[in-house]
Amino acid sequence: MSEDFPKPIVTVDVVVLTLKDGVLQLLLAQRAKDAAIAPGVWTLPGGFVHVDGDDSLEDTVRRVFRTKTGGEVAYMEQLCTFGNARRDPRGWSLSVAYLALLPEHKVTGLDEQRTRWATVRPCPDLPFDHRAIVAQALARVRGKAAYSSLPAFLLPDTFTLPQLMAVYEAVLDQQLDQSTFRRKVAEQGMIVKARGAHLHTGAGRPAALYKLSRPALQDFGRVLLGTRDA
Amino acid sequence: MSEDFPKPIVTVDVVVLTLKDGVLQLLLAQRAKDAAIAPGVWTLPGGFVHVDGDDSLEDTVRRVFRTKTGGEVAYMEQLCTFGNARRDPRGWSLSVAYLALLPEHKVTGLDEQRTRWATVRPCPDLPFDHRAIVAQALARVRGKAAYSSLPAFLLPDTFTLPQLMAVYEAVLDQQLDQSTFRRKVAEQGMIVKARGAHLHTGAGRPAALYKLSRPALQDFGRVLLGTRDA
DNA sequence: TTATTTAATTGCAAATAGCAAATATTTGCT
DNA sequence: AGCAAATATTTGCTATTTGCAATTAAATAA
Repeated sequence: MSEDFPKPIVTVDVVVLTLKDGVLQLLLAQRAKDAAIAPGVWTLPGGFVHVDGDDSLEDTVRRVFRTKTGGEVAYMEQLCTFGNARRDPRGWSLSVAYLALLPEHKVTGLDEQRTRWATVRPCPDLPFDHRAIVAQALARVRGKAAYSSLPAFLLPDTFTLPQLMAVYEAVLDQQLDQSTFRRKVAEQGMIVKARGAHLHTGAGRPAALYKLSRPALQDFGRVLLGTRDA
Repeated sequence: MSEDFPKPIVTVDVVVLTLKDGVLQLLLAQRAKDAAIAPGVWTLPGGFVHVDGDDSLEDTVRRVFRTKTGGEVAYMEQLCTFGNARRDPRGWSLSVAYLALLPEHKVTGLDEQRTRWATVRPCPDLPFDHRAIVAQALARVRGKAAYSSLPAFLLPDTFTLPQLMAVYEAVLDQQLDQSTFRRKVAEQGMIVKARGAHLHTGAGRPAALYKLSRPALQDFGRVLLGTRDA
């Protein structure tokens, strides 16, 4: 079997989400003015796999992210792969899409000229199949929010229960019931009290500080939260 | 930006599952005796993306599947993509893994010499990262079984409720409670009565025939089935 | 006819979820 | 200091859902 088959173009695209002003936002990057296609257009941050430099796809993602933002993500997972003959005018192209989460306070050193944040609901117009990728990312995040600790990766290492509930609500795009939320979060052993004082936010009783009981994603068998009808 | 980057090798690998003898089984294909690497070894069916012939990744999967088995799958979804510099001695390689389901009675025209079925629990030894791919496939199938109609794609178009419950049990590797199962399946409107006589299996009351209420995968918000402890 | 086998339904106790109200602990105002 | 307002946290109750076992239904086999 010959190894001289013509090969597809291989890239990664990253859906970077953060919580800004209480809503989910999406990182966009502006393509180079002299790019072969879509010059100057705002798209998902992405780039070619460098066979000679990147050890793995995750390496490519980290390099792309570092190049655009100078930082590291808090959480990353693979989303899906789009590959066909039509998505890129340069020829058969394949893109592996990743989802990355990042708490807002860790966003530093953004190149203000070449990157910007956009809301995900509604999602801005994006070229190629990037809207479909964002839709996949939202579906994934929403799905996992129902039975895992995923939304917590949009918060600082320590956080309060009202903050935690607010991220879940932002991600699920749905009101939750507080007493049920607390009950279930406690049942699952998702969080533990953090050392340090309670958080004074201004008025009202200060909230206790918590942190994740495990640093990695926790999957719970059952649905974490019920809806609130009223 | 030059398009003359060296590019990774791009392949697809397919985890084809069916229900044989009441348990989940996995299709293996034997590599060519004169293959550059791992000649004659049993692996997941797979192959290169043909830039000149395949319109999309799904096309590649269908072609690979047709080549090995002569048939079509009942259900197919993308699993995940493995890509790094180490998984293939020929160089940086990327494989998009797919999951495919097929009811046993639709398995026809297998090349007996070059393909065979193997149980998934335990999973046979497989080269490359194929065991990891199978593990992903099992996790996916099991996860989706809890809240979708996915296991039904391992059955004929019409089936009985005891048959349906048996596939769910085989996929989940867990006993279910029949009254809860029936209640929830009915609640979700997953199935409707099929035309035709009841199914006589020999002894006992004959079971009514049903079919999926929709031909595509149905996702339910809630967990479809509780465990049975006793 | 009657025992046996498998399918399908029913009834009920225990667990869980959703809702509303009460209680706790702070800040800001007078 | 004392009280209102704001936010956090807990508690109690009802309705729903779940898990389990028992019952009923419809066939075959002897």
